[in-house]
Amino acid sequence: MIVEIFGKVLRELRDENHISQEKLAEYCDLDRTYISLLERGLRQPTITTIFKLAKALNTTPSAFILKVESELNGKA
Amino acid sequence: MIVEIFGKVLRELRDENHISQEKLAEYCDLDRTYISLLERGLRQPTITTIFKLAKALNTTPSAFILKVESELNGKA
DNA sequence: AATTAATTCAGACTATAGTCCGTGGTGTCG
DNA sequence: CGACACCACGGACTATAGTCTGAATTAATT
Repeated sequence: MIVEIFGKVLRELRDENHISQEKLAEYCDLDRTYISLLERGLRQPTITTIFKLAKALNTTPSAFILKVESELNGKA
Repeated sequence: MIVEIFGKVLRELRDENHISQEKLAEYCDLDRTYISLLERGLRQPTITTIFKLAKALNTTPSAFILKVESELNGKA
């Protein structure tokens, strides 16, 4: 569940920043296919990956996680 | 760096809750030795592990992460 | 319709998250 | 001292995070 919600939030944030998976991967120093896996909820990130993603998406890790939390509690 | 700070915050939160590593492991359904590894900065948790730990420590994942963020920025 | 950008998917791989067994060390208390 | 609670630490293991290459798919764009 958490992993699917995380993927959804990730995609939303990426869309807001108007960048492709490939660009995001480049900014985070992650693999392009891995971003795809994350967005589809097929992988769960570690804490350092969360920090990398947040930075590249112009937000903070805690704000990022808060969105996931909120959606999990139906308070989207 | 992130992983060491995370471990430090984890230990602080556990101390505040006055529970042993073993009890925390039990509450989170994680291994006792793994809690030890986390606190010593030898493992980095995935997002679901962060959520489990936060719940067991009577806090929220975002609040947990915010503490890590703050310490990273020297705003401890 | 053809080209191009963006994403998905497959497979094989390396690195590491997380488990499970035990042992040894330290402090506390009866 | 002996018993007990707590933690560090080792080693070997299984599950999965994250990489890499390439091909198939979809979506805009012209």
